[in-house]
Amino acid sequence: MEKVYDPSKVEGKWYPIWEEKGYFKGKISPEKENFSIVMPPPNVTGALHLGHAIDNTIQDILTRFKRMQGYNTLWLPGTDHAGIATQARVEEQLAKEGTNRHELGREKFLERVWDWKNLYGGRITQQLRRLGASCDWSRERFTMDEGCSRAVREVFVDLCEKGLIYRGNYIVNWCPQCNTTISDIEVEHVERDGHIWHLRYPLKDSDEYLVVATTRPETMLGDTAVAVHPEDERYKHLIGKTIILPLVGREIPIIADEYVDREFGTGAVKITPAHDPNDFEMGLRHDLPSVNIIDREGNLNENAGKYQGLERFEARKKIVKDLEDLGVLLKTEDHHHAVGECYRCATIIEPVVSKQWFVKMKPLAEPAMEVVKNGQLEFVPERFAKIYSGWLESIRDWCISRQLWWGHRIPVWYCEDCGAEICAKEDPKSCPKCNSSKIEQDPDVLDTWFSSGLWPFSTMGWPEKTPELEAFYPTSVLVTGRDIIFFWVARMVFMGLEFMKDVPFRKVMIHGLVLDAQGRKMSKSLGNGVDPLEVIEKYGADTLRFMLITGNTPGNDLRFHPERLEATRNFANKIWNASRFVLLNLQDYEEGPRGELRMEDRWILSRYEKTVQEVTDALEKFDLGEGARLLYEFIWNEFCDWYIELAKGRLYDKEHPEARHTVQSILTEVLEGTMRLLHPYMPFITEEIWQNLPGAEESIMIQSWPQAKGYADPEAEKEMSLIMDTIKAIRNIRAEMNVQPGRKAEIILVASEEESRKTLEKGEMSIKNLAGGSSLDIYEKLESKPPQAASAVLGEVEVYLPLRGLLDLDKEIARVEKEIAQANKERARLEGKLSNQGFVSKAPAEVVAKEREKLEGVNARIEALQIRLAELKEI
RNA sequence: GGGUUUGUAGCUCAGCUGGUUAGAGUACUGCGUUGACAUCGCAGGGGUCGGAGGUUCGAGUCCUCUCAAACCCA
Repeated sequence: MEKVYDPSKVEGKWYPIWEEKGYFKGKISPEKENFSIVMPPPNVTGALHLGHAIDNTIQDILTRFKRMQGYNTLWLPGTDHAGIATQARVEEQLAKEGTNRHELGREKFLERVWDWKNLYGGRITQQLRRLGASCDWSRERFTMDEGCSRAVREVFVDLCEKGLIYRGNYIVNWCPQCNTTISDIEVEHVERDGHIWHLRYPLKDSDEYLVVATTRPETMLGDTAVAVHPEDERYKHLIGKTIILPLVGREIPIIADEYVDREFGTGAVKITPAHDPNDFEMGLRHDLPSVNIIDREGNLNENAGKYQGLERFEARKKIVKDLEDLGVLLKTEDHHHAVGECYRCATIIEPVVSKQWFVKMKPLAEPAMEVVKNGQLEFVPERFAKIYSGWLESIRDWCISRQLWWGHRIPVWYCEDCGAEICAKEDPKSCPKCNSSKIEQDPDVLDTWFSSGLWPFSTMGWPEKTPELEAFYPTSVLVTGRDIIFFWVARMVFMGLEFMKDVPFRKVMIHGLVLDAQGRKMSKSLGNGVDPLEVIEKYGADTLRFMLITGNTPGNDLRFHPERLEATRNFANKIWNASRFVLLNLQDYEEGPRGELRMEDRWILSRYEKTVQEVTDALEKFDLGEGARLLYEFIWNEFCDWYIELAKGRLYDKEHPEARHTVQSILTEVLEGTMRLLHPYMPFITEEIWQNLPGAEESIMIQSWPQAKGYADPEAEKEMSLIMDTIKAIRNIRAEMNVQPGRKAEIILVASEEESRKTLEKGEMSIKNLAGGSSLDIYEKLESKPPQAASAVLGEVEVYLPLRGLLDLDKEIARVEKEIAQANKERARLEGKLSNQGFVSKAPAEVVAKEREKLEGVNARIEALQIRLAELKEI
């Protein structure tokens, strides 16, 4: 084994073996319990980023854990066709070739997209392999594959028949850049600096006028009313009157509506039903006409009169200028407000009225809220349930049609002759109503999330009744980032409830985002992204995984600090070297019954068992960071720092081969078990070490999860803590007195209690070895204190190090005084507590007894220290 | 405007249902290289837990208010 662990030599080796051997395959066997996860499908266009890395690491840990626990495990991977993103990629490509999709035509264009998908779509799945993801690639799916497409068709038609899908004129979010509608949640609200313009609208047949305030003056061309609050005294008398719209000359009414915010601007707002969602609603309430003035490219259309053809923001400038010239513009104020942008291209979205397909949300949202209330669906951490429910409570209908070509085409045909709308599972050849063959399919495709919403069951073969669905639906847990609770989680839940009559997953584990070191989101525009593959190259996948899992609390965001990678890599190296030590000492080892166990053996077994239990508990609770922390501490602070050091004495003792054998056996068992516990977190290094262990067969990933074996040993733990404290005290003295590390020293221990004396006697070897002792003497009482000795007091145990010429008396006096001062503080604290009647009478007896015991200890310590101090001063 | 989260050592973070002298990593200081590891070992300094008030025998841990930051929704 190499002295320094090199992940690049190990990680590439194991993954193909695991995959070839079929360890990832989800097997169905009725006698075992099932555990399943469906992977949130990354976009086919995507490259692995840290968000994927953390998400899939969590899933992999859970999957590997459950697999080792003996479950039938299925982790089902796949990719998402990502309508807008993928289409945009191919369009970019076409643009470079000097053409575009319209020139190419729909069919040819789709061929190009499929070509592109086949060429690049596998990239991210290869990258997931680098991460170590143990998902079942034999069941890999794609949202546009045949099965998923069939599920989409089935669901659409079914919802149509139930009246839950309808087509209607409605205000939608239009992205002039992507040239499609986007749903409400795909709009990002970004704070921007803008202005409020105050415009003077003259009243008809009057000298009066009304001042309206607006952030979008250009939309005045489409105004069909001005609204005020019905209770607003300033304007009450104007309600019902008519205004003449400047520039346009249109006569529009002044209406009253509760929605108007009296505080905002002047309290009078212009109403443009065609280009503002709130105005649209108001238009419906008041039966206002809707005048569309902006076209699909974001330019003003024929309804804009002389402004036709101008880009919307150019038009704004021009119109403001003209209004100013007309004296209509009274005032311009600076204003900071949130503007809706397209989540994909950051273009300011344009609300427009158009005919789109919608899913009626009310009837679907209610059961989706219910399952959280009644506990069928649980969020981890719980608080995310609120966010989920809150969103569903105020949900609007979901616009599902997209003006794209890449995606699931809406399965609706229109008959040219009789005007029938045909919604069908199979493509119709002719109109079922009038038999006309002049039918044409709706050109639009469905929102990508429509198909993702079916993912938990479409990937398992629905609408067929498959053994997969039988065994693995509902899935055990969904692991995803908190940014797509609305986009995806909620939609899977209502789709699952509607079509499978059960939740798609029992639990939803939400994790935070990976931020950069300054706490900013990683983004292309900031250029602060970190490529997980580069990290893997440099530090190894195990290190990346472990680092992403530790250092934060479930659900919270994680800042990415490169230094933490180094710390984790050092941990991997520590594991490697501890294993190397064990393996180097196992050359002559043969399995067989152990000899007598010493207290350190019993201690490490006890600590190991505790770790097994705690790590298991943590994983069951989805507290992966806690489990990782426990393993880190056990491996480094207990196994390496103490047990291995304690083991060396017997290991190198040629005189007693049976003692050596016992230690070998303990080292093997603990290392082996610890590697199993660590395997879900660090699959590669643990496999490599496992394969070097005696008796290793197959792979660590199919071994059983460690169980408690009755190693718990409180007595050994108590005894060892005295031994360790004694060693630490001696080391402390040596360091303070500047004793050369190589120099052995005599050690004298005094323990008045027999129990302690016995423990110290048992630990004699350990103390000598680890504290640099040349000799060790243990007394019940010392008649005369050793001269020129440095000392320490631990409870009733006193430690003396006769240092002869090395003792610096002043230093030693100062040291003892410092200890006395500390002990006095502690005594004061304890006395205060115990003299408090409230505490003594109300606190549990155990707690009080414990404090009493502590006080006694401190008192004894102070007494011993004071005697010691007096002695020192006499010298 | 509503909501969520965060504020603990120089930095990054743990601290579960209130009860050890508040922990770790990193950084820092001193010492150390004969056989697991200098990506290491040993020892050490450093915080009273954003602020104020309250509940309690007892609060970093519960409640109220307050300040600051981040995010989500409107």
